[in-house]
Amino acid sequence: MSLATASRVLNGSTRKVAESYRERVEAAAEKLGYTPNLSAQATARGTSAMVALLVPDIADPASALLASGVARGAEEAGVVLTIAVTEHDPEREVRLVHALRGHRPRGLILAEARSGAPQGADLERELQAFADMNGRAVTVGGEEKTARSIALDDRAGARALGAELAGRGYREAVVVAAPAGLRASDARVEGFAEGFQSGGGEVREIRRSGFARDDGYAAARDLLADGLDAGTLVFAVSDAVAFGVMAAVQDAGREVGADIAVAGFDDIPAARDIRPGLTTVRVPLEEVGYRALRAVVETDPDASTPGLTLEVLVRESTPPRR
Amino acid sequence: MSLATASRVLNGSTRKVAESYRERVEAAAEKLGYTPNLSAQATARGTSAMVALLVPDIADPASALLASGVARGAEEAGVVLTIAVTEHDPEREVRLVHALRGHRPRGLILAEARSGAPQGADLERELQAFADMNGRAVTVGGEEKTARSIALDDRAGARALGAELAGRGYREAVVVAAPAGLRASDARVEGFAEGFQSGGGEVREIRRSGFARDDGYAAARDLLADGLDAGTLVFAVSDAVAFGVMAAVQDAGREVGADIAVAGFDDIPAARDIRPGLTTVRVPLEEVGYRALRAVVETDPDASTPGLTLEVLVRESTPPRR
DNA sequence: TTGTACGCGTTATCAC
DNA sequence: GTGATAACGCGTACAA
Repeated sequence: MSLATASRVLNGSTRKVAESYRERVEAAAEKLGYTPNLSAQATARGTSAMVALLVPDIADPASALLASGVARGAEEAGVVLTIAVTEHDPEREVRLVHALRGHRPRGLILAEARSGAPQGADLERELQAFADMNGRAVTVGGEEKTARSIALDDRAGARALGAELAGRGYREAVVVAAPAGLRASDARVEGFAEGFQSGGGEVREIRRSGFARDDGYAAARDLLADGLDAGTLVFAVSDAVAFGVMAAVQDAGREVGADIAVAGFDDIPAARDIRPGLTTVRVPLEEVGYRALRAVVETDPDASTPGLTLEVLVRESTPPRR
Repeated sequence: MSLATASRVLNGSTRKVAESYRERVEAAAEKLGYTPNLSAQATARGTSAMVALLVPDIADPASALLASGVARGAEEAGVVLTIAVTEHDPEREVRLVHALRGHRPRGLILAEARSGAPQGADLERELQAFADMNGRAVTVGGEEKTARSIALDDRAGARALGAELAGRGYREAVVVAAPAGLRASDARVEGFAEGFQSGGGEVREIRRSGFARDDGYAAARDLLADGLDAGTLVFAVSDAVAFGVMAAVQDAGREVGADIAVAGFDDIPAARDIRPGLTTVRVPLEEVGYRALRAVVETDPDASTPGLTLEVLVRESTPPRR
């Protein structure tokens, strides 16, 4: 028979093909361990069954959890997932999007969105080029004009956390944040300040640090060296950083909780295992990743998204104080 | 000018092309935001600049760390990385390898190797088919005939841990392990038993559980319900599971360390942040991932690998006992 | 329903 | 050094 017939049975074309042929083709494919050459398929179709995910650091538990959700969705949708690591570097991010574009992926998921558009011009250009070849970009909480976005109200979550802790008697706080310009971090800093102040507290300082546990450790060490009053609350914009803060506090011979309170953000799995348990805001990262993937493959313009809620989780790292 | 010339400047062919042409081509490419269609490139070349990684669960810190190393190597080698999740399911693993093959990746990295070859026949067939199309497969500690392997002596590491803890006075141990048939888990169980017994200890029981933190929790809960003498050591074959064990012990009102000692394996980053600090064996997972990627792209038959060593890390979860 | 033939974007083999 | 041109493996009008 002809190649065309075989092609039709193997790639689920709308066309119908006689059962006898279909069986023979399938048997042959099975016997030969045949796999369609997806590259050739992609050149012919102009797009490939692939979705690319860009995360700042795959070793970071939050990124890993998000990636996990994306992977689940990808498996379900039958697309392969490629993951690239930006290391929080905007230039690298642009380069990666450019390179990834070469594979003509169906979609692109950007896990780390930036706020403001200063250096975002290059990215925007790449995303536009990507859109021009019918690719769909999705950002997590971003505001790119050329991309869809998974809504995530970090600001409201942080506000609720700030209010809750002010209500528990904390009056002075120090925030350990990522460098300005990142949507999630910025929103968390602002939201926390709003909530904490509304409850009568005061944010003494915003300390900039990196994104990893060790960066949090270093920041807290410096903070402690500069002198930190007992009863102060340290709010780190991510649990990973909060872990470092806790370690630094303990290494300095102070007690986390009664002496220096610590709160984080994300609720990574280890947050409940660490001692004292870390007060934080739960972000449904796995679900966020899954939805991002869905947003990529979904054909509907905008399928209804029930709305993702962030939940404040108070644990032992912030005992009531009065 | 001709397409051929443009192609030559854009893909770093060995051929030389006049400087004037080169400049014009590069300028045009830049202006148009041109990206070579890697799919077409792959069809033409017969292989793509892509490496696929299969991990059991990307949300697991150990897998994430390994993936991180692979990603670093991939970036360095200029290949894109695709990640698929097996969920520890052999059948799914085979399906994934088959599907991934469609992309004609240059290489394939299997993070979770199995011991024994009962159900490994299908996998072996896929790997053989992959090798036939000039793909290179690498397993972490595996023994597939059709794949290279990154050597990792889990057995020796576990033996050292067992000996060390027996030397610290522990006499009775319970092992919480993954289902039999997985190389890493099996090697760790056997090694630990050897070391512990050589030091005068005795392994009372080998309890099978899943791979995640919650599985460890459940296993420990059952173990405690069945009655666990004070002074018993619980060795979990991974830190993730050990975290769950610790939580269960604490939730049962017993103290980790003085009462029930706990040890793990991997030394995931959180192992030093949890309290008490978790005694474990450090596996250089990031480096393992990096090497696996190198082994895929390396042209030399077998570039010298300095040898990866596992190091016993004794922390507070296993205080001296006598 | 099935077969033919062309196109997808790129590389590689030839002549020039 | 450069330019035609035939693959690469597959999708898909279009014709049969």
